[in-house]
Amino acid sequence: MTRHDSRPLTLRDVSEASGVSEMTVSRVLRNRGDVSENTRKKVLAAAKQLGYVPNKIAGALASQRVNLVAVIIPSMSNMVFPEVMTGISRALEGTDLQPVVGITDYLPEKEEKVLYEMLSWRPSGVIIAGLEHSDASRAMLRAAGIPVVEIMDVDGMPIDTMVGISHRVAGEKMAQAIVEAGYKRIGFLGTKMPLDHRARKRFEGFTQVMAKAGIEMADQEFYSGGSALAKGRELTEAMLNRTPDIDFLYYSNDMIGAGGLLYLLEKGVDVPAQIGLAGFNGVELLQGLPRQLATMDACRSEIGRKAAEIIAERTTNPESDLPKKIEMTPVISFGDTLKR
Amino acid sequence: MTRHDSRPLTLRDVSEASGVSEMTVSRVLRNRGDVSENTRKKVLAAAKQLGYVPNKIAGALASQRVNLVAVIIPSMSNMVFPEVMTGISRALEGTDLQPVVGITDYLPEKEEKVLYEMLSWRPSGVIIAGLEHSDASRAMLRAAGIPVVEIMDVDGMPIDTMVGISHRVAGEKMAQAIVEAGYKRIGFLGTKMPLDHRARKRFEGFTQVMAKAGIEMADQEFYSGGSALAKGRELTEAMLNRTPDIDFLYYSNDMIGAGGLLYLLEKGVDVPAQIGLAGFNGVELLQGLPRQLATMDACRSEIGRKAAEIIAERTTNPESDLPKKIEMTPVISFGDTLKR
DNA sequence: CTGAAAGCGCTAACAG
DNA sequence: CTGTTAGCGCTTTCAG
Repeated sequence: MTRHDSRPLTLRDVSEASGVSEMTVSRVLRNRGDVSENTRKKVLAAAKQLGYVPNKIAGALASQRVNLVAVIIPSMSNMVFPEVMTGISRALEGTDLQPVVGITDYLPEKEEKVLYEMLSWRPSGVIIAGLEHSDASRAMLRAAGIPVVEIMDVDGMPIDTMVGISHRVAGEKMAQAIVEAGYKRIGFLGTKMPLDHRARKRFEGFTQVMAKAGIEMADQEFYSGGSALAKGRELTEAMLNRTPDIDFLYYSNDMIGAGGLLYLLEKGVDVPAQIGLAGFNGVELLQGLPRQLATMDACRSEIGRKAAEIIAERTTNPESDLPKKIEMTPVISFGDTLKR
Repeated sequence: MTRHDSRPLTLRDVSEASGVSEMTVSRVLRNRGDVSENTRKKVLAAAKQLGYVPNKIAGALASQRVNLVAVIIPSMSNMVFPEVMTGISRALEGTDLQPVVGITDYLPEKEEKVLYEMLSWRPSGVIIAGLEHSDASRAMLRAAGIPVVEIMDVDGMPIDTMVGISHRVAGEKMAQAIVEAGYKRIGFLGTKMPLDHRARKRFEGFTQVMAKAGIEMADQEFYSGGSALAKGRELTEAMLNRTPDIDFLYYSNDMIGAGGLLYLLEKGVDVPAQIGLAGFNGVELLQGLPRQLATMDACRSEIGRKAAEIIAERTTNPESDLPKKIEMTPVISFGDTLKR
């Protein structure tokens, strides 16, 4: 017997079909409380037979519990955030929490909008990229009364908890390695992104160490949009034409670094003797390149995992007092493009 | 005056703070119905002052309307689905609908689970990759009583509507071009993915045309996991060692194709005279390569856009009768790796 | 233009 | 182990 109206099924339908009270049906479907094996089977059979899918909207309203974790990140198109997501998903797999993603495109206003939208679903927690947010966003986050983990960056004050690396230190370390390798004429290539605070912090740490070593940036070049690999080529070519005595190129991400590397190899430049190169992120893609680009791992999946674990712990055990700051340590991999 | 309990704010709080009935507050916050400019201002001020964020759970339950579109895709880590997502987001921007993503990892059981999970939130529509689903999944989709758009593939029967390209035809077209270019000893390299039906359909179309031309596949090689670019190198090397007289390599995706291309160029192979190459997808990344890989655009963002438009149209106008099948036509770009 | 009453479909909290 | 009774916070509907 099939239903002929298309009204979605409710618990009541299952209750009637199985001859068991709504309450007990609910218990069976959620594996809560003791139910006799007999009625359990009856209910499950009826539910399956009808094709019943519970209504979480109603359940969430009644129980005041929503097993969703809002994850708010700037972008999905570079390699970095997908990997963070992987870490989050994996960490949440054992729990009954589910990640829901919102994208901000590095725009504070959009972040605010997305945040508002997500918070209106009353999630169990928020994982959000970065430490820089509009006042309104901070207020919402604080008022939400749920665990908030800010990720990727630890150079600043968290609203609640932060998990990440110090991009300032990352920039410093790379600068250190480059100085020690003896490079002198250094060019910087990166995205034209006033709102990418982490790239900015790396750049600041980098130039500061350089300055201490008495080295001033020889040249810089910025881009926006387009295929990063192609842009890497273009930027590199442009810079070498303008400043031919460059002996090191520091890229703000691995993708443009890879483009630069391919370009230089084609030109027959001796890497790293004539020109050294380094990127940032440690993306998997690099492994297919003819030469390994020097880079620095940003601990992406590690950060995702840890952030999710914190939300999970706080959700099950709100009293547990966890550290407000968890800092990972990025490590340089020298590859074949940075002398040691 | 600040509240000292951390109970989330409700409409009632705004109502009391503004001295306006809950109902009217609700009207103001949703821009529904006529409200005098005066009370509107009072309400808005109170809401903002308190930092009220509406509870969509309650709203959705009361109105029986959820402005969410479930998007179910196999993966986010290759370049293809992020671009579909971009198309969807853009198309939904004008509407009040919001995409929510679920990932299946190409696993039918996981697809079933994710689908169940999403449907329990009673979304306004579903966009799901592929035409192959478990019986249970099909049943759920049919029973949901909401618009369902299956995307990426049109070789099969849709549950409701399908938007995509024919992967069979895509394989055929590429085979045609390769045959016409005069290549004879052809190798296939792809993912070891019995569950990637679209790759399988391309392969079938490809071999069929080859067979008609009296050409049998000279060799094949499959991989799984790892960096696709690196895998492309390895597979290519392995195949050339085993079958040195190969004169064309057909890759099931651009990423491994790019790896193969880089490998061959390093080896000094004359591409495309000595060995021709082709991939599939038309990913942006290719533009940064030293040579343009022949490929075929899969119309990814176009498909996402169209699918979202259909959901939007059906949501606002349930009566509108739209075609059940929308087929896009993929076009070969010959690049520099396929003779013409 | 504004308000009061009655649920939406489920679950918490009690009773048995 | 099972059922009953009240809501969860909003919106629909119907009166003013």
